[in-house]
Amino acid sequence: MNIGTASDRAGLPAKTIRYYEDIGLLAPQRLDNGYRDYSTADVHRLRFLQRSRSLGFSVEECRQLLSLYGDSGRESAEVKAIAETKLAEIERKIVELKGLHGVLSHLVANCHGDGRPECPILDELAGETH
Amino acid sequence: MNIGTASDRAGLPAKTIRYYEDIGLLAPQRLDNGYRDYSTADVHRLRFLQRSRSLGFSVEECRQLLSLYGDSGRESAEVKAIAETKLAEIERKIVELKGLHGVLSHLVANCHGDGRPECPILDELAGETH
DNA sequence: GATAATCCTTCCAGTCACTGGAAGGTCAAG
DNA sequence: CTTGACCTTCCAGTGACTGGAAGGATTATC
Repeated sequence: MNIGTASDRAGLPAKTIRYYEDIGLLAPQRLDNGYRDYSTADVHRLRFLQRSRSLGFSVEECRQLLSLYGDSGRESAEVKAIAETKLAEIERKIVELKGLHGVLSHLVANCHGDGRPECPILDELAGETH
Repeated sequence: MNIGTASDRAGLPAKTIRYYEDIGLLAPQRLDNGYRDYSTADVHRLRFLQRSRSLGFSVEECRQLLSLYGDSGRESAEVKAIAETKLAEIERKIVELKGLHGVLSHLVANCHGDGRPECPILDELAGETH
């Protein structure tokens, strides 16, 4: 199947699929006319990539997961460890964002936001208060 | 003051400060020997940048905020609007991350993580279940 | 059969916000 | 007077794509 069809099936832009090939994540067959020819197994790999990327795994992590995916002798402990590390990162990011949210919402609440120049948001950013 | 001192005072790497100059965020004086010479006002601007960047504003947003910062005729409504937009983005990101967290923690909980190859995490990523 | 629209190819450049490193000039201490 | 820390510029790389140009292949329409 052509890249356009594979793109539709995998939910990834053709550009991204070619990029994944560039960096060695998959290598479809080629037809006589030079077109890439994706098998259903290729599409599975692409869907795998789409899902794991959207779950926040980096491309390098996806590469590891993908190699485990195709390895019937794999140990699930490896996969679980990668997922647990990623889970901890997500938790950390949520905490950070909540902190940002607290500071910013405080500032927004205290800014009258009218035509006057006084603005506690800028004061805070400048470090003039506290 | 030299860039090293400004770096310490602003809490930004010297590399980053030079980069900010490259993209036109500030332009310190130069000494006869070619060294950059930062005033305390420059350091204030740098601290402003450090704080607003760490609060999740993009460099372009920081540029806007910085121009309002130095503008005594500014209207705080502009600043408040930028901050509110950013606040909404942060909220959206938190929701997304919580969703990711839910999916991943479910998968981790269901993966026995021993030496056997069975692994619901990979099954999920492959789209084999559900 | 000609033509137009769509799809495919490769390659180069740009994004964002830095970061690393090389090559070389300047300055303060011992 | 040399060592080492600091400064300069410039070039290249990061991550994960994305945009676009130039050109070949295929498909649909007239």
